[in-house]
Amino acid sequence: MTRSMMTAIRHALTVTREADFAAWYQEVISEAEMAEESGVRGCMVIKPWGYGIWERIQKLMDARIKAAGVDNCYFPLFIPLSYFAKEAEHVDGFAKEMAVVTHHRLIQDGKGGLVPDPEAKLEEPLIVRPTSETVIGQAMSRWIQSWRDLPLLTNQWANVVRWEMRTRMFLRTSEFLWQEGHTAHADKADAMAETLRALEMYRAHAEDDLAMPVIAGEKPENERFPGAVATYSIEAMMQDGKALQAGTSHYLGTGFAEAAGIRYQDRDGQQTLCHTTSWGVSTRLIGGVIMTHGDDDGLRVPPAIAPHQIVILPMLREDEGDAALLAYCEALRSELSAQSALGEPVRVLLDKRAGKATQKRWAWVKKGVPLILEIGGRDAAGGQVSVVRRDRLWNEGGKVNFLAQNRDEFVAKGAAELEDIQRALHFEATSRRDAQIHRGITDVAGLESFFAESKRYPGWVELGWSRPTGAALEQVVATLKALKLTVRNTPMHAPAPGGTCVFTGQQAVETIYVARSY
RNA sequence: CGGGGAGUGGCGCAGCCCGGUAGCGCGUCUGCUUUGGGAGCAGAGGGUCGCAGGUUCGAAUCCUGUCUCCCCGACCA
Repeated sequence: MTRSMMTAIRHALTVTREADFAAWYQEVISEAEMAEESGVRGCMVIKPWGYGIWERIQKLMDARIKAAGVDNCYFPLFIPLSYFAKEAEHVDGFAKEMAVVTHHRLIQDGKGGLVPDPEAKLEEPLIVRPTSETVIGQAMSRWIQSWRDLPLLTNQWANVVRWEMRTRMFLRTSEFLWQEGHTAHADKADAMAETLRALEMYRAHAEDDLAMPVIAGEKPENERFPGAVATYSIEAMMQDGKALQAGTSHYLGTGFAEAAGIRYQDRDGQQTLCHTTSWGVSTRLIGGVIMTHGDDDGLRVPPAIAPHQIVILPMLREDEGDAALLAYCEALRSELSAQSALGEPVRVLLDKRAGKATQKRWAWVKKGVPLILEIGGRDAAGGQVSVVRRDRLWNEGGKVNFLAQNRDEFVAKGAAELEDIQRALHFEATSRRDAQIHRGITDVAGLESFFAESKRYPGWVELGWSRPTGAALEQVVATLKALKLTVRNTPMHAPAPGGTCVFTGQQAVETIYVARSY
């Protein structure tokens, strides 16, 4: 019964998540008009709907950053090679994926083209920032002299470039947009507190703003940021069961401070190295939102980050009735905009572009607007609105689930409905994730057989391990790699698991999540 | 960076093997009909066949190079 109803539905996309998750992901981005190819390897054009979501993420994240007392700055795109070369592990981590500027002028090549002018070679090459620890460290070394200057809390919103071998829209692009927080502290305790504050900020943003459940925890040693003493992440589970690292926060110790000379005179008059941190989230979050909330009809945007939360579609008929209908819709838009949802004015678009309302409707469905209102002449005359919730698009009969409601009643409860959608998306994603976390595997053979089974979307495995380091960890990483698995993180505040380590047989001291990942 | 696949109107594709005026579906535009839900009929517009060389009387088609995208791998905050 259910099956026949399901197959009767004509979805807005041509590829389902079940049929081909990677193709589905790309179709969502294309059909929701979020981004497109640019012609430059690994770089994308972010279109208004995709960028609008990013602007929402920026706005909400920026408020959280500022609330923590962190000030925004801007540092240069170009970093002198010599700055970058100072921190050895950092160099090892990034050298292979660097864009380098070597010339400052072009000349005619005599064949109608242009080439870099050999006469205009830069004395010192500039790298295009892959991250800004080094250049911000240089500034910090100038800005910090005394213990009174600490902590120094900065952030910048910027683009960065990493020459990735393999790219995927939003998830891994050669150029991406992000924020990078950089802080300097008097001691380790203060720096660690900041590192964990940022982690908690990211967890709250993901859960509350993106409705994307995450597990916050510490990365294993082999997954640390190049040059970091400790790296923490938030990890989200996508609908195909893979893990997505959705944000990171690093305690950098004194290594970067040493490289850049970030020192302060302490209360005893001694020159002392600062302890620094860095933390970031990027446009990758948008990929996470797609793979967390998207369905076979396109994206579903959580109301908190939806550029438009409600779209009103007048069923224009190009006759004398249109004026009255538009007036009705405009009044509706105005009243809804005066409401407040999720702590902000409700964002309402009256889409009165020419075109059939039904076609425009499917465009908004694919974009994932939380509430779509289609208003016809009869609604206007009867004081009604026809509303469909994007998260409940289909009714049991396989039809679009429009619900006629009294206009004034809808105005009164529209904001609450948006908040309910935000909750519903979070609940749905959390339930799905929890159902796909598997426990009870006690040895490597069990792990192998679990992932060897032809499960389409195996999800994550929660294990206890002995937190091996060095060569022992390398052994574990190799074992996991053979299964295409990685250790995601050790969740914060998790009790000691008890039992023995799946890999070493020693006492298990930590809980970890093991998964395939993006 | 290695292996595989692909690039032809806005989108999806055929044509290529076997060189001879660039086609189809959807969408777009116009008109008529229809009108509470992804409309019908008729007509029209729209393409440097990724790019650059080469072979040829003639290249979407054959050859060489190159760029970009997708999948797998390696790599990867």
